Amino acid sequence: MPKNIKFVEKLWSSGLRPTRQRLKICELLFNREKTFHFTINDLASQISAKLNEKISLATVYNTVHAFKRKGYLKEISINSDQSYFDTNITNHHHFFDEDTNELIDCDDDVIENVNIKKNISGKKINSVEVLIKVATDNQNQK
Amino acid sequence: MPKNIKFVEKLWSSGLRPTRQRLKICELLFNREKTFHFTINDLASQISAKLNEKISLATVYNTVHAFKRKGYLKEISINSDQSYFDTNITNHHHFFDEDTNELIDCDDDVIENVNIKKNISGKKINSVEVLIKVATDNQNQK
DNA sequence: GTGTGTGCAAAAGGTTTGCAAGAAA
DNA sequence: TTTCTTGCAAACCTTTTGCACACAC
Repeated sequence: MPKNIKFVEKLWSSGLRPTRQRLKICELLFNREKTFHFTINDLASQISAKLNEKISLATVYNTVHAFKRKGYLKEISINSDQSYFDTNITNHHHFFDEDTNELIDCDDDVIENVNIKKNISGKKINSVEVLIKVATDNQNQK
Repeated sequence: MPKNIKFVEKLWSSGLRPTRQRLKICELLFNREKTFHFTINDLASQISAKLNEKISLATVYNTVHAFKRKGYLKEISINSDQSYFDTNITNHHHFFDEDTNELIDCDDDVIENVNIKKNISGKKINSVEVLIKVATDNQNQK
């Protein structure tokens, strides 16, 4: 399985043992053309749907957090009852569709660079995230 | 108690009965010079600390959600285990101090208007929120 | 063999809900 | 008296934890 070799190396290089579960999750997350936005629940559903095996929820949580810590995933700031993750780890912003609870990447031509002209003294800026909440147009009440 | 009259009217005008609990929470939230950022927990703590009475947690949740629905409070998008609310309902952005888990309003001179040049077709933009995560400068690991 | 990872079930923590009692109109 | 609100406890849901077993090295 040649495609897995790159994942073995990826995990290996970051000090994570390439276990069966982690490799499966890698395939699901990183064998994609498009960015993948997901909640743990989404991911667990896809695991049971696409993979013919089950991975314990605790392991899914462990793996996602390990991947986040290693910088392979980004957690998105949304006020929601669950956490959203993104396989696109570059600096970018999001639309959030309030009708479907779906995250959508902003292309570069949507927002100009957000320029922070002042910072809080003694602090360092770790990230700047823009979230654009949208919903269908034909209902005027928010 | 003259200061309460404005809250009675405020509630009244939005179809909420001015109950003792709601008025107390109004005082706590809206009798301030500065914006107040809080979690439900913060609010409940302040209720038991500053008021000599207790209000049931369920009522605090009810009230905060009612106030949010009426537009008296704004919920801030942060990925956190709890929800953050803001008494400043104007369009504005935030710093989030990752050391203290504190929200801080951005003044107008921090960010220029964020210009959204493209939108998703058929959707209406409900809000644009910028979140700037900061932390102390002297620790280089995130 | 040693240390790390997995899986299960239980626990935790924030939030919501059902319902009976109470307060406002 | 009718309707809305409160308060409590239980339920709910996501996330975390403890621990025994299994796997990677």
